[in-house]
Amino acid sequence: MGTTISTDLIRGHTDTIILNVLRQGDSYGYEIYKKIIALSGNQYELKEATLYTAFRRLEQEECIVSYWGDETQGGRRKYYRLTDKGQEFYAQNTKDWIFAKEVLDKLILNELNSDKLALENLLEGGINNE
Amino acid sequence: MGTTISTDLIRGHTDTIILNVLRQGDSYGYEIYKKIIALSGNQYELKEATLYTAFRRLEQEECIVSYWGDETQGGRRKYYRLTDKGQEFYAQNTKDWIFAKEVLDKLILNELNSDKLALENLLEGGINNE
DNA sequence: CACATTACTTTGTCTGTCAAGGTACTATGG
DNA sequence: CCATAGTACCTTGACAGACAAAGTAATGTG
Repeated sequence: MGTTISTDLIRGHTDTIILNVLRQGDSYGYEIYKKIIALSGNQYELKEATLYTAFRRLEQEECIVSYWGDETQGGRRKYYRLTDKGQEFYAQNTKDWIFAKEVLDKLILNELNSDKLALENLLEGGINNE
Repeated sequence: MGTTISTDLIRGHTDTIILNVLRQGDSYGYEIYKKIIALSGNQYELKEATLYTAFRRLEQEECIVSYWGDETQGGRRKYYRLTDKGQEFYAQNTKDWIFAKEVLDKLILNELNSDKLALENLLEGGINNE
């Protein structure tokens, strides 16, 4: 392969990724772990240690709250719920990501916004379906 | 503003950014510093300490080589030149960035590739200029 | 009955960024 | 003539996030 997502490229995004999963509804650690792998199309695994570290951080910042599930049988599950503050934090982080993408495209690829480029290519060259 | 590029969002990209500047030709520390600010459209400043740390790292990995300029008057300047290895490293890093962008768009925005989306919108809704 | 899976968690290490501090020279306005 | 800003280089130490490694404990399966 050769093309992977390094630790450094993911850094600073884990909180946002977790909050995004919780926007779909309450969930617990191990399920969130699996959902992230699935969401990425099996391209990325957020390690468990990273995940639980992030839970502590997000709880402390009141972006999420936790409660134990009432599983009578089987192992206990700790559920997490997105708070209003967490929702706001997510919204701001998505804006930051979109902004960072544009700036990094300039700095790495000397590119304008990729959407704009796609548009320009279309308007100049007409629509070619593959 | 509120929308800025945090340390964590840039982490892992500084080497690539520097190598990209050097693709345009040899340059020295302070000039590279200024060029990066300009390239970003004054949206991002790569701090000098970070820059010089990166130079040491990139030299050690043989991605760049350095030599003193022959300024007879004025302060001395240390120039950096991109090596073949550095060029390869840059090429791989851009692939990684493009890949990471796609995966992160899925994980943060639940989105497919933004280019694909732009295309889909166009094909469905027709071309609306602004 | 061993092994995989579910489910939770902590500790210590590593690495990149950058604030803070430093040196030295040049140009400019008061 | 001197203070200040700008050019140009550099190092050290602090900090924070990711994660390997290690652990607990239950359930399911071959």
